Parts: sequence; C-alpha cells; structure tokens
Amino acid sequence: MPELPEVQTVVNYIKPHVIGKRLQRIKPLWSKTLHNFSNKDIKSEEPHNHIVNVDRRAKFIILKFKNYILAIHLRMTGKLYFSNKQNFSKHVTAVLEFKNKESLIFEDVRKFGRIYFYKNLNIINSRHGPEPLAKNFSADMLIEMIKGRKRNIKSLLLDQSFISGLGNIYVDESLWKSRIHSNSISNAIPSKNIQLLYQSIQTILTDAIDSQGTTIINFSVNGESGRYANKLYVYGNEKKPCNRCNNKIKKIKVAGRGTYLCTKCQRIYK
DNA sequence: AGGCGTTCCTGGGGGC
DNA sequence: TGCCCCCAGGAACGCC
Repeated sequence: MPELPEVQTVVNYIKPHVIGKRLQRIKPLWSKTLHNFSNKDIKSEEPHNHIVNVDRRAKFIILKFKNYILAIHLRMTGKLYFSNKQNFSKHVTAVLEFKNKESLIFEDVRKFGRIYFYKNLNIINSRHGPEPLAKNFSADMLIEMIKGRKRNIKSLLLDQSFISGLGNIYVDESLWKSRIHSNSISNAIPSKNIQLLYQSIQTILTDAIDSQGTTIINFSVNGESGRYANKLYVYGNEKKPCNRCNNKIKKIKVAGRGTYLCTKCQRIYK
C-alpha cells in the first residue's frame, strides 16, 4: 500500500522524465479511474498542457500544469511509471500519452486508484491535515492536536484529515518506536510520549524515503520492493521477537485494520 | 465527536 | 491438483 514514502518515491522517479512534456490525451482503460473529468477537459486546456512540475501532497502525486493539476491517488495497488512501450499489462487502468509515443502508465490491479482534475490544491488541502515532514510541523503542534481529540490513536493517525500521508505500515512502525499501544486513547497519552511519536514519525518517514519505500511502486526499473521492507520492526513480523524486548510480535485488529505490535513494551494509555 | 458498517475490486490463501 | 469461499485494505459516505 503506497503511503507517503512510496508516493514520494514515485514523484522523485517520474519527475525528471515528465517535466516539460506535453500531454496529448489521457486514455481511460477503466472508466472510473478518471474520477471527475474526461479527456475533453484536457483538450480544452490546449495549448497549456505542458507539465510544469511534479509534487506530492498527502498521498497524491500532483502533476502541475499552467492552469490546472492532475492529482493521482494510487490507493491500494496503483503503480505509476514512465514508458515508451506500446503493449500494456491487463491491469493498466489509464494511459497519459505524451508526444513521441511516450506515456505515463497507471497500472492498478484492484482498480481503486483514481485521477482527479482540479484547478488547484484547495480542495485537497481542505480535506487533509498537515504534512508530517513540513518544516513548520512541530512536536508541540502534534501534542496539541492529539491531546485535543479523544480517539483511538491508530485510527487518528490513519485519518488523512488529521495528519497526511501515514498508512497502515508506518503507523504501526511509528507507534512501536514510540512505545505506544495502538489501542491507546489519544488524549490519555502523555506529552513526552507524543514528543517521542513525533520524532519517530520524522525518522521513519525520512529513512523510508531514503530507502525508496517498502512496497513495490513501479515496474520500470526492476519491480523490486523498496529497501525499507528490510527495516520494518513490527509490520508483517507476527510471531517474530520484538527488537527491544524479545517478546513475540502480535497481530491484532485495530480500527478495522490488521495491526502489528509488541504488547509488552508498547504501553496502553486509556 | 467518534465508532462502525458498507462499498469499491481482485489475487491469493485456507479448507477440503 | 483444483475449486470454492472469503477477505484485506484507503477513503468516502451514511448511520447511530
């Protein structure tokens, strides 16, 4: 599941390939993939269809054009890669075609991924919380945010309107690193532990971006997983010993999600 | 406010 | 070996 580090990895990867390229058309191979627009909307923007920048906001890949943006969400199994091949796998749901037969391929086995057409980032910003790696996002902010809610901490951290970019993997890793049980109630967690959570999120996300993420995010290089897969402390490690206390990692269900944690050294605050 | 169920999808795992 | 059943999971939405 692509989360912030995987999405950032995709952005870093495609950016040099697509900046300055002129989009000719978008071919939908799965009708729902183009969520709120069609190729007509792209045509009507002519001749201003050059990609001027590629960026990330929350878990969206943002293709910036002169007068609009395309926001691409990979959801569960979406993959985005640059290609000049003409034969696609059966899971390709959309093709963004440039000149010279070059294309951005959106491949998505489960078909949950979507592409959105907006004038700017306003709508996305209004629905999403702060970026955890933004320079102006501080530990004090996170403390205030978490203390101000009375909610299951895992559910809160997964909520994109609360904080952007975290998903199941990095929430489990961050809570393990800061020794907070996933079933803790947000306003009962002491400030010093939230401070530790803040540092854990920073460290983990930064390290995961450096490692090009955990899951497979494109097929164009080698189809291998990101190197962070080898650095996970709890996620996917059921029954393996906890790196801190040697207790067996458990898999439980929290907020409807499969959740990995150490019930011995992650304390529950209620 | 917050928790929970439902929906969208398909590959893959478990059971037999 | 093969078939059927069931389910994970991000986000939006409706309900209580």
